[in-house]
Amino acid sequence: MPELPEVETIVRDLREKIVGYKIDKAEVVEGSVIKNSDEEWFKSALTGEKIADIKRRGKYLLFLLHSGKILVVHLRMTGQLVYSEPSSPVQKHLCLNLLLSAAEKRLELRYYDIRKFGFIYLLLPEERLPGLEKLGPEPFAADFSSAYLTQKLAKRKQKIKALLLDQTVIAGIGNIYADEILFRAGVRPDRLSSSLSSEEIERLVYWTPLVLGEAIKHRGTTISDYRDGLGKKGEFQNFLRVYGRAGEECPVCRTILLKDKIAGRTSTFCPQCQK
DNA sequence: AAAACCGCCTGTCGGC
DNA sequence: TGCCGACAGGCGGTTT
Repeated sequence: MPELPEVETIVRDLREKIVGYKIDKAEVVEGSVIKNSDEEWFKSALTGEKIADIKRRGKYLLFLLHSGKILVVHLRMTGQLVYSEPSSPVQKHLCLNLLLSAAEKRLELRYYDIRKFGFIYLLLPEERLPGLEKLGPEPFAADFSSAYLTQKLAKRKQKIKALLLDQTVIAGIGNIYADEILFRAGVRPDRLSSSLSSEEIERLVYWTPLVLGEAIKHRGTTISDYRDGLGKKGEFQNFLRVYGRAGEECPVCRTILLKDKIAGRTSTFCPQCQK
């Protein structure tokens, strides 16, 4: 499932391939993924636009268009955005296909989504999207600091894992990286956030960008559906310490890793290394 | 205000 | 072998 490292990988892949290209045609196959606008308006408003840049905010992809409009894509669980040669056959579950061109070169940007949980918005230049506006700091930014996290965690009555997954606290973390970050920081996922010591909070602030950065370096985690901007799998699944490894030995102390439902999500942790 | 819960979807897997 | 329920998990919306 695409979290920050997976979305960042896709953004980097696509930025290299399609910035500067013009949208000749938008083919909507599954209209339900287009959220804020009529399908016909969506198609005509995109036609003729040029892609000026591609950015990421949390788990959102932002396609900045020359007119100032922004095409916002969230992949949720099973969304895929794949750069394709026009001659390559489309796969199952195609929802949207953007036909692009620059000079003589033609290519296609295809949005696939098995479960159709993902969504797409086309925002006008001054238009805002609530989910995007409410996002907390980026894990790599200076405003994600011990001081910030301390004041955020203190006044909440939830387990630390729930807060790491809360996009208004910190943007971009999902279930896989929440488990990995908590393991590296040595904090049990079921600890109440207000019970963390300043040292434990500092360890979270330290390990969060480190774990996410390592995952970006390995082009993301493919458990089942995730693919990068070129349709290829990531490699970070080979480096996961705890996620999906319940019943196996802890890579550090060899204690058997435990599985529990925390904050509504399956969570794996080491009862020895994580306090 | 914050926390808890539900609905959205399809593919896969384990149990009988 | 085949069917069926459980599960995967992010976010918006609703309820508590």
